[in-house]
Amino acid sequence: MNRYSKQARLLIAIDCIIFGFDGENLKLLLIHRAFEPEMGKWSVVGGFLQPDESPENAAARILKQLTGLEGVYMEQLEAFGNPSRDPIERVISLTYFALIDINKYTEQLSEEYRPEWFLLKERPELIFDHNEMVEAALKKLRYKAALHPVLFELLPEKFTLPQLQALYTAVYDAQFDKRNFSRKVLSAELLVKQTEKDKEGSKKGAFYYMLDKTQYKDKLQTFVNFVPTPDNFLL
Amino acid sequence: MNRYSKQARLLIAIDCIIFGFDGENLKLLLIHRAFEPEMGKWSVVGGFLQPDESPENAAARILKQLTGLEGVYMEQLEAFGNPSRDPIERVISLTYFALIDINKYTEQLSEEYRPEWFLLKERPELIFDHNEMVEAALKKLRYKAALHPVLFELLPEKFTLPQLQALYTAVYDAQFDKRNFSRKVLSAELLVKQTEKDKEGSKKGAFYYMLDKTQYKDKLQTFVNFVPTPDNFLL
DNA sequence: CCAAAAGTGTTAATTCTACACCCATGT
DNA sequence: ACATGGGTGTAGAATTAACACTTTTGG
Repeated sequence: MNRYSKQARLLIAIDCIIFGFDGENLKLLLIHRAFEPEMGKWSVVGGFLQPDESPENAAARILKQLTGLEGVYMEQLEAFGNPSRDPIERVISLTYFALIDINKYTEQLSEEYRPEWFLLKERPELIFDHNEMVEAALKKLRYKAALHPVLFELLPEKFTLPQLQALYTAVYDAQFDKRNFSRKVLSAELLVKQTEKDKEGSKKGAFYYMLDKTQYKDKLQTFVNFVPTPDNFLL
Repeated sequence: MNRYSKQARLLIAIDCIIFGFDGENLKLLLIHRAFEPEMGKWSVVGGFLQPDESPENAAARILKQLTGLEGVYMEQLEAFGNPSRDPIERVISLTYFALIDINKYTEQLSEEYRPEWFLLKERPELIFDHNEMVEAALKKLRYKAALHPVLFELLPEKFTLPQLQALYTAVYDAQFDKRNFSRKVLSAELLVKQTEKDKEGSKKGAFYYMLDKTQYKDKLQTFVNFVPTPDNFLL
């Protein structure tokens, strides 16, 4: 007995929704689709699952091909499997979202894909059901980040509290009280204050913080409370 | 242009982890696998995705075939795609979990599958990676139910507060204070008190409640707070 | 010296937890 | 009448939200 006869076999795509943060706004890394149909149109990064690789590895491979980055925070999102989602042939798409430090992304010369960062709010129309995928990714990111400390993945190793607050402001499109925010964040005991300051953003300068790596892995599983009344962010 | 040539096509399985509640314990509906390999061994309910059906429809179909039930609460879980998870041939499994009212499940005569309910805690070894699937489903159920009112799906239309509390006790394997529990649950304004009592459980009898359906759909998206310190339930 | 952003504390309101007694009824 | 499980209230603790002034320094 060698195969399950009589059953249909389908193509599996892996699609990655890649988020970044420019200090002010959430961004999305999009590519030009490299083959027909819809060649040249904007699309999320993706590729086909190879016969011998796990979906996680495939997602990591695809991300690395485009950005050169490894060890990136990724999370499985959802399977999109509407039979007519791809007009050429049925494809099941397994989606992932990735959070990357936008500064680590050194312009890839990918002639083939001509990737570009877009403001999330100003992203172009995407092919197929990729708009839905982005919506789902954003929703899940908000949900996840309201409960767990994952947004740090979007910042450089050293960052300031004002930067962090700007990030939360961008993700939730909401204002945070500076005093309450810093108190909550620091009370999680995840951050280590550095002695240097960032002088870019202001004359006075803001202290850098770094993640306490030992704590971080444990507390990834922990509920955080940086975002008040998460109710708002669930719809 | 008709197909994406050169790419491998794979089998897609849909597997459902079915939960029930017997008034005291969480249960799992398992079947005997009906074909080789591992024929006769215990397994989660599943089937292959057909060429023209969406994964959601496939999951509903498979659930209906086994239980006769429709309109059941289901949620997509995770894609399992380890290349060697099935020894015969590579299969990508899209998993769902389902919450059913165990009373609505009238013994199916499925000769083929010989399904049985198991106490979650006393479930047998399952084939392939189905043990992992069950773990993931339980984890997600706990996570979800700590934040959203989904556990009602495991109860009959009319239920009492003691029943509901027993359900939470079973799901989280933790004790709840009766007074605090009922106050929290009722403050969500999801339940409508009935005039009749359930006299099964006690001499005094406990009032029945029903979901306020109008509220329910809205509030499914709402954070609930029935479970204290959800931290414990995330690992 | 002044504009611009960083940093910090207090109070009132709300929510949460812990805890114990009375009630209704079937036997 | 009593055993069994159902139902209810309160007080202290903890958490959260709202709010404004001082500090630093580059220009």
